[in-house]
Amino acid sequence: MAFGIRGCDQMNLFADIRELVVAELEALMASGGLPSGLDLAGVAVEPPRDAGHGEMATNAAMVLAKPAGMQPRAIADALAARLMADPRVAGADVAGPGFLNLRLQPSAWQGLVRDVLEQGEAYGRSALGQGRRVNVEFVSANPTGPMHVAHARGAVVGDALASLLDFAGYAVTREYYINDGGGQVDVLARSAYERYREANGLSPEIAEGLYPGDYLIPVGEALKAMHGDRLLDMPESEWLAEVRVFATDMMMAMIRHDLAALGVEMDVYSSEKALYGTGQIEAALERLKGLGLIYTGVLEPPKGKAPEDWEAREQTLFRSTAFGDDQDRPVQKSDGSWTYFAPDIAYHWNKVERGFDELINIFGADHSGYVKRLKAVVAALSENRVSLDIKLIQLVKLLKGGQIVKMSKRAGTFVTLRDLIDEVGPDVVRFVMLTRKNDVALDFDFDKVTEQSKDNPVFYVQYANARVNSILRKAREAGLDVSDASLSAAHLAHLGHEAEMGVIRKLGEWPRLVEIAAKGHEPHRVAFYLYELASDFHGLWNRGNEDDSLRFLQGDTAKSQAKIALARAVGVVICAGLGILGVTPVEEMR
RNA sequence: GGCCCCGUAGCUCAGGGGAUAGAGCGGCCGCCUCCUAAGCGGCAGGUCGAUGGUUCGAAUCCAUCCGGGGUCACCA
Repeated sequence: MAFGIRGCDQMNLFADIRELVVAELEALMASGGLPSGLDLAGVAVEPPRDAGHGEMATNAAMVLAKPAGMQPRAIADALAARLMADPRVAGADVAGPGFLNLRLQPSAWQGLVRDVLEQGEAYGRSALGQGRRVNVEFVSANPTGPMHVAHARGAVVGDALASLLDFAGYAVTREYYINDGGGQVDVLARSAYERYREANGLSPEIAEGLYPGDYLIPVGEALKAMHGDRLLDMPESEWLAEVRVFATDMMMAMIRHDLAALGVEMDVYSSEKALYGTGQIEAALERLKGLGLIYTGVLEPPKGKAPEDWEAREQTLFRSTAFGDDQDRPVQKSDGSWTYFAPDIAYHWNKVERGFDELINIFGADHSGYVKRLKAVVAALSENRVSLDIKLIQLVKLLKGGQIVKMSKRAGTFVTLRDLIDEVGPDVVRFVMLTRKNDVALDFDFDKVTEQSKDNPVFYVQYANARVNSILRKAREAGLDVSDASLSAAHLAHLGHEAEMGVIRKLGEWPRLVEIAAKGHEPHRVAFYLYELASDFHGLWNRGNEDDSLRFLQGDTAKSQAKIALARAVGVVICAGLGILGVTPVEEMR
């Protein structure tokens, strides 16, 4: 994979060496060593899978062999000779089918440690995004109840993705779309009204279809505090609108509180309801109509098993079949009112109009059927200027005592996000939710994550950071100056053992990892990287048990400072990575 | 039936054109007079669901099929 876009002052050793390789290839083209005009986009400089293959590898010779009409070996040899002239390069060997394996001078790697200390947690930041404006819409849970575990995963993934993109140089907006315009908020209002009756000493009638959860009791009480018994004798038509607003506001306050407990802070809350009556829906549809994508028609009966009460209706439809959808989609119900899709069209038009370059939506997997029509809308309305990526979050299976915890909102037995946070803490919730790709179902085993055992990757990474801090603490007690300024001035040539170099190389991969994860919208890669870095560090730590020269605290001050500099650099990157994931770095674990 | 996701070690999962496919758990064998053993090292364990195709090169891309899950009219 190639990484063409580079920041100007960001430190990224892999990118630097790739630039060197490209420059030398261009020089070869200019001097006739290679045919001119070759496309170098496919040239990559990557960490080899096997450390025995050197420290960096480039596929240049293999990629260019065919277009250049040359043997890979000939290209690799010519390139190797030129690369060796660079002071950073210590070795360049042709291997395998044409890989050019590079070794760098130890000083290049040692310098990387200094860079990490000088840049601190900014190390790994990228200019990849070039300030492009990205809107990440996530959570968007209906304002009808508290957040539960299924929402939590979307919240964590969205928030971490937003942080990741920020780290990679995008201008990010976190946004929540409040579905407060549909029938479900009427149901909420009726449910709250029953709790209001209850608060006034009457027995509530929670009919089938209403929300039975206890969380509405305080809403009923608050309604009583505000209205006394004034609403009791009114017909629904008179109290519904008012109770609806009141209850949705309280639900949103609760959701914001839940999000805050998880460490999620939105920049923008957009309201579905606020789109009605403003002409925005009509304007967006008019624009689509101008593109020939809106028409009046009758849908075919659904394929497969047809619902018994299906009947043909004439509706206003969006021609999503023109974008690969299997059916055109209604924007208006047969009674003329809008479907949920209509305000969503307006909402996405609104996002386009606000000037975002990229849109990302985090949806539950049950919305998979919604993806094509929404992408179609954004493509059409923005004339393909704005991209829309929809990440579907698969289910979270909660396990407790080896049993699956069944959740039913209707039965009121769902596990809330708050329950989860109270039991295991926000850090564990966040990290565990990020240890899986978004499109794979996730088992959240209560027992394992509360055990704080090594089954739990959160503690493994935290422990590495705690060990770093332990070293710093001991060093300070011994009277050493371990400020970053002092450590970055350390004589880093004392670092050189293979176990140490392995850790440094892993640190060198961080900027590259950030860019890969950001490009793919894959925050889970950060979690896995941190685990690997922690693993390398734990390994180095234990080498100190058998080989005194690999301990971080040495009898010699200069040596100690060099070793501590490495440990501190590990801590810096762990903290930066955990920062992206929204997990608190723990300084001490006992 | 259409669409989406998944299928990699006994289990849970990374890797998603590149070299001998990795980790954790579980199993077996080792490592604390010494910076935190919540840790580390080693061994055993694989037709990367199947078959074709593209490619110098496929676990990775394409096609078809087989399993598993999700979803599918005026709900949101």
